[in-house]
Amino acid sequence: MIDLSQLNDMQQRAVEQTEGPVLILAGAGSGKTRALTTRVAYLLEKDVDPFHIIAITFTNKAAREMRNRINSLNPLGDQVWVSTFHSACVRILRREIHHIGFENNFTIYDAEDAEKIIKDCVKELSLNEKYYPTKKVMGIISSQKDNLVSAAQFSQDVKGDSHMEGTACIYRLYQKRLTDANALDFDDLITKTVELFDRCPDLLNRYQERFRYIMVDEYQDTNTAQYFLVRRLAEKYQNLCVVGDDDQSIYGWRGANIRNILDFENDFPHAQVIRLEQNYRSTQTILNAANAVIAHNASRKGKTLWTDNGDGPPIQYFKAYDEQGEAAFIAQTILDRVKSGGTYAEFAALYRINAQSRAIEDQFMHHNIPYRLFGGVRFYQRKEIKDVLAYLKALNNPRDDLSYLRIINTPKRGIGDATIKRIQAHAHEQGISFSEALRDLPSDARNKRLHTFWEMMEGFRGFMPVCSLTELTRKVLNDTLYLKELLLDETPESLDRVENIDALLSKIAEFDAEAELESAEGFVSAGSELDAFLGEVSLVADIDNYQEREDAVVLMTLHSAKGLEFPRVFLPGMVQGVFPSFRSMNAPEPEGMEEERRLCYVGLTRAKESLTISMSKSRLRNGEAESCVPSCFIEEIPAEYLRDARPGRKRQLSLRGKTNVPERRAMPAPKQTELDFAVGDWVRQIKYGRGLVIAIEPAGVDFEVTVSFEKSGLKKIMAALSKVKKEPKSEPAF
DNA sequence: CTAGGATCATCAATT
DNA sequence: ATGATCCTAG
Repeated sequence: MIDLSQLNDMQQRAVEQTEGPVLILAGAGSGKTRALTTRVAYLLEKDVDPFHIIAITFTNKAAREMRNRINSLNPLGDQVWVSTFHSACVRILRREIHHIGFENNFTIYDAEDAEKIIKDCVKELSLNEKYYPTKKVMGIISSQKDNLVSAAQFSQDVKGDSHMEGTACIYRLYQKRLTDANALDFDDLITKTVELFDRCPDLLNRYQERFRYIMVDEYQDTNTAQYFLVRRLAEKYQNLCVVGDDDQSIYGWRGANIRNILDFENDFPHAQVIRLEQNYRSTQTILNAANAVIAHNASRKGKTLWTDNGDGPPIQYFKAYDEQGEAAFIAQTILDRVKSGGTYAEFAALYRINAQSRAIEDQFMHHNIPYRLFGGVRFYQRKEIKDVLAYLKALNNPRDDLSYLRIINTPKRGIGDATIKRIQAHAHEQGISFSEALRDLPSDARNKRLHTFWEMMEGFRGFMPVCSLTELTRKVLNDTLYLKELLLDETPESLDRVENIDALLSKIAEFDAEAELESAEGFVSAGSELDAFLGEVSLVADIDNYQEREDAVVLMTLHSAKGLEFPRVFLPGMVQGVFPSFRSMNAPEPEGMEEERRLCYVGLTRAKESLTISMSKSRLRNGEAESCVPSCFIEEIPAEYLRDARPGRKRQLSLRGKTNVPERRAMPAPKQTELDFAVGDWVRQIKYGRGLVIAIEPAGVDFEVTVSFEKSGLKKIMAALSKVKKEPKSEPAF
């Protein structure tokens, strides 16, 4: 029997209101996951078949957590679908997509893959890449898909605007390329599922019957396509429970439509609205600050978080001279705390952009502070991993031209651009795929290498039904000589790559083991496993790999931190231009700034006990020092909750006056202790070219040098960071 | 024709 | 720092 007495009144209502549409407005830290998991357990207890319940979360990590918690309440929870929108759609499409003209072994293209195809399309249409930059075009196409606007519809919509008509042509061709390759991009995973239900009413009916109870977490971050999908599925039984917080909507740039949550009561007129405003996470001081900041936003439903956790300490505010100083302060604070019995894992530094991690990482390394970095180049984005996966993708879906193009000369086997163009032309003429074109080649001498490649791939394919995925991957790595090439090249990068491939192999082995456990025969062939494996790895997010058990400081972006909490939080880089970003500051509409403010709200509310915000008066932008002013969000926090932080004792000794400027060179000497040039020397820098050194000034671990460049004039840049090198010949070559 | 080196642009957040 | 593109040698 489930014990509801542990829940507050509002949480209890959320659990017990199982029928009809429900909107739960759940503030940060208000125990919504607890309410949701209890709600599922409650449904199960009321004899609702687990088969009829689906819960949709934002990340795989959240899904895993929710599943675990449900399972611990009721073992039947195992059979409830708990997954992200994307995984749920993949699961449905793997079964059903043949109804709308795709094959069920479709490939999923990530953003990088999609961009390559767009680029090709622009070229093929003889459009100027200057006017159609890949990223922009990709963004437009993606947002059309998010809004369920098809290529044909888009062409209609933009009639008369010749530039947009060009974009529409790219969209149409891009979509054709995907269809030909039997591939879907991330957006398609949603839109094709919607299309499937539109075109096959009986199928829709089947899934409506199946999912009689639907729950959607982080509803404020759903886009229009996801909204339609949910609406469709819930149409019949109306048992839709959405949970969200309009103040935490931070994915507008990705197509999330904040109206979905703001308009829920209009879309479902009989919806029950439940507010969770009691916060169990943070101190009252932190909540007061967060409430004050978010109150500056105009478009919100409005709510005020409160807690009975007590006031707690004030929010620390540290002003540093530069990013190194800011990072040094963070490092010192952590060391002090750990010395007096704390752990590293209590801490997280959450920043606006990934580039901000650099300074912090540097300091952490110097101080031997263990940390775990999220973001940057993700595991499944690395070149070597994508190479190996491209082999598997090509084997799984022979129509996947992009993967074939990636591997045909990787590792180098003497097949160059010209040859590839020849095959592509042939494929084009015949209207066949790249691999079919390879098969059709006449077997004369000049095609020898191509034949060898084709036969090797066929060999792998023959092996697939009788080997495990691990064995297949090993065979690919060996027979292609991919591993051998890496091992021969003994650079640190190659070593890294080998390690990553090892890690991939262990993941595959894990996957094998799980599949074997689930199957009756105890053996699962690579052929039958590939679909599931490739689908899964295409959808892993960085945050999905976060292990709380590890004793390390967490470094991640504010976006990744959504849904997480930490006892002690740092928010570094609170300066105008970084947070909020210049882009949203300069935009004419207020939406961008409001979203930045919500992001700030998310950041503040991650902290349980202590919160430290900081800024630096100077920071590097592309190697140039730039002076900074405090973020406007700092001024929005009432001064009574803030306290200027004192730097660590060590540095305090050297402080002049009462400023918080830390000693510039607080840390043990790094590699760059001196420069190999002096004032008056000629130097070279990769971006600016040749220049004459005017002045040199120590700055943290580096030197700030003033150089008069031949082309671009006077610049102040950091010597080591921007790789300023001495120019061997001191006379300009006139 | 291909491989490898030099040079140039880019860089917000992510399923 | 990374990828794309251009150039040159073999």
